[in-house]
Amino acid sequence: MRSHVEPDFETAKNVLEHALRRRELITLYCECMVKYEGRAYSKLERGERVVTIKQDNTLLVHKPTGRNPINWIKEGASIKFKTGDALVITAESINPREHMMINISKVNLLVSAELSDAEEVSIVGSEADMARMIYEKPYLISDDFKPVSLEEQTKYGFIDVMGHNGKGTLVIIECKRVTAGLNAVQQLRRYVEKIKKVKGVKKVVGYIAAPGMSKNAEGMLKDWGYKFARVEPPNRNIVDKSRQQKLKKYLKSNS
Amino acid sequence: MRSHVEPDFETAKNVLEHALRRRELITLYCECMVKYEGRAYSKLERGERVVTIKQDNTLLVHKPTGRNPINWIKEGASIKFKTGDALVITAESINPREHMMINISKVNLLVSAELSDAEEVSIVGSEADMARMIYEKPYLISDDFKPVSLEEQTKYGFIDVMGHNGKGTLVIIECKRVTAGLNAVQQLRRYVEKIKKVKGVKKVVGYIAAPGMSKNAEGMLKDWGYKFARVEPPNRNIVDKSRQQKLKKYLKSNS
DNA sequence: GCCTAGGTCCCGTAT
DNA sequence: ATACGGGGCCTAGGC
Repeated sequence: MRSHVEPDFETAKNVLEHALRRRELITLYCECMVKYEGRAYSKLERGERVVTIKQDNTLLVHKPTGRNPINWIKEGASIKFKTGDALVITAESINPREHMMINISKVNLLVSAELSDAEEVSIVGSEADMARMIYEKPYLISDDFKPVSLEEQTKYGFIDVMGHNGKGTLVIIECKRVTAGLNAVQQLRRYVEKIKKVKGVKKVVGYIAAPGMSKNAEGMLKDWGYKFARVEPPNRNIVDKSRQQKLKKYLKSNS
Repeated sequence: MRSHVEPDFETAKNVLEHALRRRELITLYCECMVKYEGRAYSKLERGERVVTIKQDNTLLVHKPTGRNPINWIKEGASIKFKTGDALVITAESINPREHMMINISKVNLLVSAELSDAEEVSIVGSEADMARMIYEKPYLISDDFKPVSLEEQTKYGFIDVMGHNGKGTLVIIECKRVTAGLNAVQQLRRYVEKIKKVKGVKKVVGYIAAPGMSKNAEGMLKDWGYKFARVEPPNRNIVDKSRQQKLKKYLKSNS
């Protein structure tokens, strides 16, 4: 754990190089200007930001607000430091071919440490979980649905749940964990058309399984003769509702 | 600029509350466990991470590697701190309704500062820039293309560039700044079909303008009778190529 | 508020 | 390597 308050450029450069070599996670509070070129070109004029260099050489520039970095280079970049009138960080990557330059006019704080974290996050509530739920509870779609395959890469495309209706008609289901839009219907359409063509059958039943659909998507669904089954993704919004009511009031009174 | 190395929980809580009230940007190097529930449910077991609270109450948990936060709550959350066996941070938001809990067993470092940054990033090379370029240089599509409208929300959909061929036939163009896939073709198809229906015309020329197309997308494009125009987005990949060759060698020799 | 579509999307997975 | 699709996507722009 190293912490340097307002180091001069030369000190900062030495500390940064040392930390980078030891694969430490670096955080820099600084005043900087950023240029990026690669998949696009961008320029960010001077301002105070937080620059992070992660242990895989991911480089992030964060503004004081917002979820996403305003500038970044993905893992595996080649990172270098120079001093002069300013402290300059350059990051370069191939694939995608891109380059970033951070011109730092003032280092307010520089900290670094090696973090140890072997854990992976476990998430419940994905589209895959939803498909699994439907596979196990086919009545969520209809009384006669008999699922056969799950999340399978077929030559017709990647189909969430596939089965039949007990009378020889194929049924395919496209799941969406949120309101289904035009895209979802077109995805379904692509799979249905392809399967019809390849199998040489006339009728295939297509379903969108989702908590809801947009109005236009619903129209398109009807135009193409597909069906909708209202299905909530598993484990969504289990946040206590009464607590949320209180929060709503609290945020209102504090705004 | 405040910096605290290995503060006890009570100190950390006081500093955090003070910093939060003053809308400072907070960075915490710590050992923690994270639970999230809302749009899904997730759990992340104990490990060393960096927790960031931004000046708009965005909350980020970063692992030592990777571009994206492993857990987060978007801006405007209600954030609270508690102490006991651990230092516990809770964040709660409505819309989307979600809740996060960070159980911190060790605080390695706590820093905070108020950042001032009024600048917005300027980016060149977006799809909109590409559409504008085509509008100004219609010969990039074909010799007879006459553009009329640009990036317009029509009742047929949001159409990048629309025009005609000088002989009364409508031409619509869907731009993609990267290799166009199946989705792009289906988007184009949606617009063309809609415009045919609403205008009651038989022929509308549809173009994909992109640096390239995937094989399947190309097949679908032909099936539907649309066309492809190879167009590079403006200001892409201006990174020096010779420098990149050197970098390639360097990264190879260091791996 | 919903809907639509882009993004320097990122990211995993399958071919 | 490319390609395809999900994501707790995020974010901006219309309506």
